[in-house]
Amino acid sequence: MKAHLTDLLFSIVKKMTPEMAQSQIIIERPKSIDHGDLSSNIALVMAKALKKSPREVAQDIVEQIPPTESFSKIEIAGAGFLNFYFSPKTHNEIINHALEKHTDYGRNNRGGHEKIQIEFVSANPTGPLHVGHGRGAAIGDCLARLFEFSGWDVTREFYYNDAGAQIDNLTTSIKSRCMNISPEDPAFPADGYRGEYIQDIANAYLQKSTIQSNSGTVLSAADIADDDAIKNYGVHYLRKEQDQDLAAFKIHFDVYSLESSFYEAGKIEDVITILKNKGYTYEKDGALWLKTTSFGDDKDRVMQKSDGAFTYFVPDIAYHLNKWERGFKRVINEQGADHHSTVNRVKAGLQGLDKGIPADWPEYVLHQMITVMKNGQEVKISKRAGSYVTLRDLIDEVGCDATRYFLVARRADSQLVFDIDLAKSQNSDNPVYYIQYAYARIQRVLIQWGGDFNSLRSIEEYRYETLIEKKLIKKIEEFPEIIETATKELAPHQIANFLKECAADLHGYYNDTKFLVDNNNEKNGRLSLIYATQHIIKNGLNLLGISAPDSM
RNA sequence: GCGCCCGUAGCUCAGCUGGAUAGAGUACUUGGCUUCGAACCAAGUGGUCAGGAGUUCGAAUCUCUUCGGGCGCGCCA
Repeated sequence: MKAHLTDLLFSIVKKMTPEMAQSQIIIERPKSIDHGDLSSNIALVMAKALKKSPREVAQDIVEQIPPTESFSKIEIAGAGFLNFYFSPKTHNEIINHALEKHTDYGRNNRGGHEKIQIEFVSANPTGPLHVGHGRGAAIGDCLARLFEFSGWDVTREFYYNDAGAQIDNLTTSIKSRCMNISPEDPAFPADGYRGEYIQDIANAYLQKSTIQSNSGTVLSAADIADDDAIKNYGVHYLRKEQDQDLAAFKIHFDVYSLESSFYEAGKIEDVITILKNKGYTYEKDGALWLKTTSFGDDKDRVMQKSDGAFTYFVPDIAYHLNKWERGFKRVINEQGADHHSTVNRVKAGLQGLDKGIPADWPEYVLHQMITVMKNGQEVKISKRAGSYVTLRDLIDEVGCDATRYFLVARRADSQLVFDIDLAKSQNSDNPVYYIQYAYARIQRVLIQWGGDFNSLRSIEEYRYETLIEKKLIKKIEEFPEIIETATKELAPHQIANFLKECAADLHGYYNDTKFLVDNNNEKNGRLSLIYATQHIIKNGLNLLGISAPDSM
């Protein structure tokens, strides 16, 4: 409908000012239904060039619009806006289109089956997942769902940093606990992890418990002297914990990539060799440096430490080269904003490899930090200090659906306050229940009606004339575009906001109008409208990974 | 000090590729169930869109600047 109107206006505008481009025709959806279903500011834009008042230009345009069945009214308003109102015929078409598409309503094929990889969570196997990881999980998974719905071939991927200094810290921490050295003890590693979960791992290790995870079975050696055995055991223990938490959050990954695998395959050395050959490295102070300043960084960075070990971003470069070689022309990395310094380094490294990788590849979605409030106080999250709000705690306390909603309903680049007491106490007052209730209410009405849902069609004999009906139809018409925009802008929170508005309109309609009336035309018209509304709520909730129960 | 993000109602947040009286939830004040589930609805109170300057027909939105908050600036990840 919007595209149709764009073409229509362009054909007229072009005659008046030939230099206008189609891209300058902007059709908006007015915030208020009082301003129509669609509107254009084109007259205001053209007024200056034509040396006429915007309202005069608007009048000229309106006079040239051929008779159309799509709009019942076209008016000039305000400073010179053109407002278009859908006709009854258009109302029918919108509703019937949504009913026909059903679970596919809103789906598009922008992606054309192209491959896209979305990497998210990627928590180090050094502790349980916390709220911050939960935010990344919710955002990343919703992005993946949006891209799938937009015709992309999506790979969800999790990258484990299972090598390097942090893992060594984990190992020494477990080892110390095995030897009954508590975190308060001066002998405990200074950079060690102090959470109680370390003791759990140590106990399991000493008791020779085996771990069964996605990646296989790991037997405990129960040998305190064997660092490699402790490391292997600890990493697998925590990976299993994380896998369970993610499963409880209804998130799955297609591919798990291990940092250690790039070491084992010699990929780190390969990257170093290429960068050396391309002349982007130099030695200083006994270390090997990468000239990241050649690619916009403010200082060069160490790649290989004086002790011979590589810094963290070198495996990252190898990993991203691997992504590129696997054929992903589009890659999105969802991470916490505390990692944003890695973005430049990885991109600099990729450019230095000179493999034809575009400078803006990969794309990043960085979510800001979460402040957790409990009992009116801020809870400081520190893995090493052992103070925690785990993702599992949240899921257990407020439920998977509500947790997902809270974590995805905000823009990624704004900090969010997660008030645990509020989320817990809200039970019946939670936005997610508000939306689910709208869905369930429709379901109850349809069941009570008892007809064949799939036979419902909007018919010409019933005209949607009330304000609330027009608002709902406008929402239905808008839904596919909301999905396109949220996908394009990598902004899943827009879906959450949209759903809340839909639910509000539906509840308003429900309270205002009785659906199961004697008049068949009225009944049919109203039921088709709420059934179509149910489709967009269901499809929208699916995109957020939130359930749509028939009754609550 | 430098870089990135943010600052909108008492609180939590939308709106930001410039548009029409700045929205929602919550809190507070009222009213609505013998009628499809009241986990709902309707009405009201509440704003110098952090401050200032600029760009223009028009700025919460773009530019500059000041102030305030978060994150980063490691041979940690």
